Amino acid sequence: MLTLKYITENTAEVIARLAKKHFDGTAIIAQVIELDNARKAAQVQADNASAELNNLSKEIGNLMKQGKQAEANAAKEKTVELKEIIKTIGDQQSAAEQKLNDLLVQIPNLPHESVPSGKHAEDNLVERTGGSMPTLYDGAVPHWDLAKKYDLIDFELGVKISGAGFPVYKGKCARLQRALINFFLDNARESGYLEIQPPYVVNAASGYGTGQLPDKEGQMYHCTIDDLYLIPTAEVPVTNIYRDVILNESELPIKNTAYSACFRREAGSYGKDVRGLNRLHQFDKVEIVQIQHPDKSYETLDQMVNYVQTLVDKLELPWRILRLCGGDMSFTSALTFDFEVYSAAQERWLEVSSVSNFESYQANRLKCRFKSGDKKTQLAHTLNGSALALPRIVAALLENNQTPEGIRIPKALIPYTGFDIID
RNA sequence: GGAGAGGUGGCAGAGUGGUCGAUCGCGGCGGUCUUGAAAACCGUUGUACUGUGAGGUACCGGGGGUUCGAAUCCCUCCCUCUCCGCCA
Repeated sequence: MLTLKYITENTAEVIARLAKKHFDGTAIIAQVIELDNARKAAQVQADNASAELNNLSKEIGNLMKQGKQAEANAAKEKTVELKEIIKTIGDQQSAAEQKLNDLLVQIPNLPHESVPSGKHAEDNLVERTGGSMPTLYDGAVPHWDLAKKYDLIDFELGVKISGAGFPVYKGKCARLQRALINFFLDNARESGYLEIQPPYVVNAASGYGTGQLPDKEGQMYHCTIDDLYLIPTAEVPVTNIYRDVILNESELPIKNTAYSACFRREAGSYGKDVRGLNRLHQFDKVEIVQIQHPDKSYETLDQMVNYVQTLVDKLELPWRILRLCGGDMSFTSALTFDFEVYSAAQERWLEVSSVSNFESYQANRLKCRFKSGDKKTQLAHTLNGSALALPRIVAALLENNQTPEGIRIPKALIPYTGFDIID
């Protein structure tokens, strides 16, 4: 969430910038400021009363020691009123704090100045493109047909075992996925990321820390019996490693990578978007996470985008990078670049990565801070990105590389798959 | 699942109802010494809110209670660890 300090000190600017996300902050921010003032006033009162009570208590202690029982009793009577004030004003203060927090989590992050205005996906800016468009042979088909033809993915079997959106991968496709995971992790490691194996279920505090809770509760599978959530991305457990942590400035940047299965309920999805591998309830992904000094986070964002670009290049996929417009960005992001690859038989661009700088928005919730020698502790910036999400990569690889003889594996992957064609 | 132990500052570990935000040690930071380092010695070292400031307030797992006063007593919830059982 945004810091209260920033909102109160830059009110007009905050409202103006939120407008780019099509969020009208006028009313809510007025309320925030009002509550903040009420909170401060209450605290001053309650603190003064507490200070007085503390002094009185010490006095009573001394009087009792000296055997001045009568004076001590007189002083005790004075405490009654003070305790009353502390209780009622204190309650007012915590009520204001609670409401304040409830409001703050409803305010989205401020978009970076470079974010294009716009409401929908069509308003995103194409930043750059690369790779070459494949020319498919006559009779080329979408990946769901290839999946049948080569017995690679059994969607119906997944329905039987679990439900729609839980495909069963078989044979060379299962091996291809395993190869991709290793390929992505090895690349990340070579790029300086520390590999992490995180838990796949998290508690509510972690979900809150990265912003899935409370607003996106419906997106996660919830194991109510233990009150744990299946992770929708490795970002959640990995970023939460740094919850309530004060790092030393010299430790920055933190660079972590993790493979995980990801679980998403995707309530409300339908139609061509969910066909085949395009949208699943369970999928594999390798995530990269960085925690960086505020002065360097945009430089880092560029590096992460460039890194992801090397992956799609090595996989020989046609790609484009989108700078998301204000209306299409996530609630918590300040600047997001999406990667899309072209899946030639579907004739569609598929999103395979989203790389974002959250600035201090997540860090404020997480209480992830750093401190440098003499300077004060301050909030760090957090960034993350997919590098990469598997299913749509697999879809594009299958579709783009199909030939009458079989499906060709890109050169960079062959050492990982151990085969060069699916036939 | 059964039984027991315990949750205190970065770590380790004391703590009698009052002068305890909390002993001591380690680590960290600064300094003396040294060509440099180590060692030794000296000093310093939690977080947040609040106040123009001196300062004030809160926090010893969470919440509640007793008391003039709670890290310390009571209730309750959560969590962790150990042993036994089961098990990849």
